[in-house]
Amino acid sequence: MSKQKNALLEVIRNSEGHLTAEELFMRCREQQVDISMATVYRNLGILSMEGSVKRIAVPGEPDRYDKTLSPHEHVVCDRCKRMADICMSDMRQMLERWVGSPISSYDLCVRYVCPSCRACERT
Amino acid sequence: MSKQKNALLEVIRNSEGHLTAEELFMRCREQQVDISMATVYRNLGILSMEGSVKRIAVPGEPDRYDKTLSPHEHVVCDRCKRMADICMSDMRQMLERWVGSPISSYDLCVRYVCPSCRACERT
DNA sequence: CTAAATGCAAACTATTTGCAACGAT
DNA sequence: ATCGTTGCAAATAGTTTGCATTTAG
Repeated sequence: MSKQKNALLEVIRNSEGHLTAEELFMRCREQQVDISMATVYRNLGILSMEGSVKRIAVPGEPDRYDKTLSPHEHVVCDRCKRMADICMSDMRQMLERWVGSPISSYDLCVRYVCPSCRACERT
Repeated sequence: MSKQKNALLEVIRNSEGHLTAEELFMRCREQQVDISMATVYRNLGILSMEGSVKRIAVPGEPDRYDKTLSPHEHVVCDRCKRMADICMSDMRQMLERWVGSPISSYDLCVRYVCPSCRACERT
């Protein structure tokens, strides 16, 4: 495993999760790791194919990369765009029951206004 | 309402739903409607903002546009990429209960192998 | 010495936008 | 004559890829 690929994985593992390729790139640089965007994307592709990290698609926004591999869902704040985890334990089961056949995966992204933005908003 | 915008809306309404901008463009052309991609996108933006059609985001694929305005979810086949509707009546309620605050929207996209592709697949 | 991994720049996909020309009132 | 709408082409955002070069075993 190359220095760059390893650095990337470590940055993801030591992060709060949910970082974009761009953010990961910058964090690697901050840690004096010599890396280019091409390598970031290339390795993110490999890492998520291997199953070492999880790619999260957010409609209308760049993909994010998550250290948490266990099945879980996400909420994104309409205002600050911050993402948080939620865990709806039996979502998959429920979807399969509804669809009526085995499912291979699902993306669920819930949009709301997070508590802290809601607090600021009250005028 | 311009000829182009109206044609676009009609094509969507007369379709099975779930068409991409590109597909809509081609269907308009087939009907001898003089239209450009810029106008397709421009009007799709307007129509979905007005609430006349619904924009569906599919991770890793172009957006699709739906004539069905009532809340519902989608399944996409891993093989043939065809999209179908499912209706999980109390999904929104359930999500709000889970998140613990009002939600503004959600995107749910379930991936599976559709019955007809499953049939072909058995060797 | 060889194979794997990198950086750069160009390509690509989906979509948006500036602007001049067009068309309907 | 005016204002909304168009088509074109260029711009944008995010991501991927070809290729020559570098790196590690």
